[in-house]
Amino acid sequence: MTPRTNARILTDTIADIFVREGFDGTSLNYLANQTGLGKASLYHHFPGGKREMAVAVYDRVSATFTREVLARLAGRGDLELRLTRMAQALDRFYDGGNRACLIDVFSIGGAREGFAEKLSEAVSYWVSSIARTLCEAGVEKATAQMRAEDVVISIEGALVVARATGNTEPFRRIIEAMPARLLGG
Amino acid sequence: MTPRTNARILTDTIADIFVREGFDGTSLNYLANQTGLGKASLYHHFPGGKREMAVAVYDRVSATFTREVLARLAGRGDLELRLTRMAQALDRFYDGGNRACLIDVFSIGGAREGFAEKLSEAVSYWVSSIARTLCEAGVEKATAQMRAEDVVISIEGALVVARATGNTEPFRRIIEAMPARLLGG
DNA sequence: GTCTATAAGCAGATAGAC
DNA sequence: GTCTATCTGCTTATAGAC
Repeated sequence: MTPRTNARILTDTIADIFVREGFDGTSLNYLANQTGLGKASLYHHFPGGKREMAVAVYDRVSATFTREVLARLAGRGDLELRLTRMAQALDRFYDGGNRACLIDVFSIGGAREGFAEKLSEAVSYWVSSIARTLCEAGVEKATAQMRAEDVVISIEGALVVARATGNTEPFRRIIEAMPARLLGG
Repeated sequence: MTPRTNARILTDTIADIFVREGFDGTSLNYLANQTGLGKASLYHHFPGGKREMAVAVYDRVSATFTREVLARLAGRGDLELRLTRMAQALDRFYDGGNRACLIDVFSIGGAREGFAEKLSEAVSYWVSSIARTLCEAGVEKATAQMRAEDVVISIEGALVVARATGNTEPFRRIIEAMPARLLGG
């Protein structure tokens, strides 16, 4: 039993490392040490090597984001409640500002090749998911797009600042202010 | 003549590479190819190797930022004019959104060790430089700090989004809106 | 100040036993 | 599915000639 569960735990462990160390900063030796597996065992799970591991990590993180964060936008309740729930989900997803975003990390160095399109689509999908929700609640299209863009930008920026300073307070402030900003406060 | 100038050109070339490839993604072979020097020649200029090159790059970029961007805040003219000049200087410094920020890049992977403190100070210095300027113009201290933080966050975020999507329009929008945001618009 | 040559070690990746 | 052992090439770094 639970073969898929073990695969998921393995991918999560690898994801943590890619997120902290970046693609180029992550070595197979380190992955082997941290997962408790030998390098050859990692290749059993990911025949394509480091690159395939990164793809598996990206796909898993991306799926989690859609399910845990973006799905809140389409939930029940009025607009403000759904935006607040998305904000709370973002706080959990990024571990209160302590976890980097793969969109940032994988857009640097050797990971770009092969991820460029996926990263671009991820940003667009995130922005347009928010914008669509605002539109459906009556916000004018261009305004909704701009607010959504601003909010995504502020999240990414707050994560950079948190990582550089070790201070997650600005991130939490951004999260808290997010619903009001999207509503045009 | 111009030994220092050549050293600066060399450091600028290396800086471009670190900014694009990250610390871990930058190899000495690549640096040698791009600078037109042999690896041994690079060690002549930077006996401490890759690490010393990164420090030289950071110090140079940091000095340029202080001189070209932050100095605009202390210039002549009323507050709005100085903020607009800072925004224009930021646009140039980040090449209209096409150039990554070292605060972002060096906070990932192997560069963190040895740069953590510098990066933290860089963010603090940037934020407090803006906040001080607002305070001197009569803005309440906590408000000034928050607005400055928000603006720095939005710049970092817009650079991430630009890098991930290849679209620099959000960055330019953030730059343009910056003076009004700081003035409380 | 630049070069060629080279060292020593680590990178990603594979073979084959169990 | 995991392991040990190994391969090849690239990594950082140095020695020493010019």
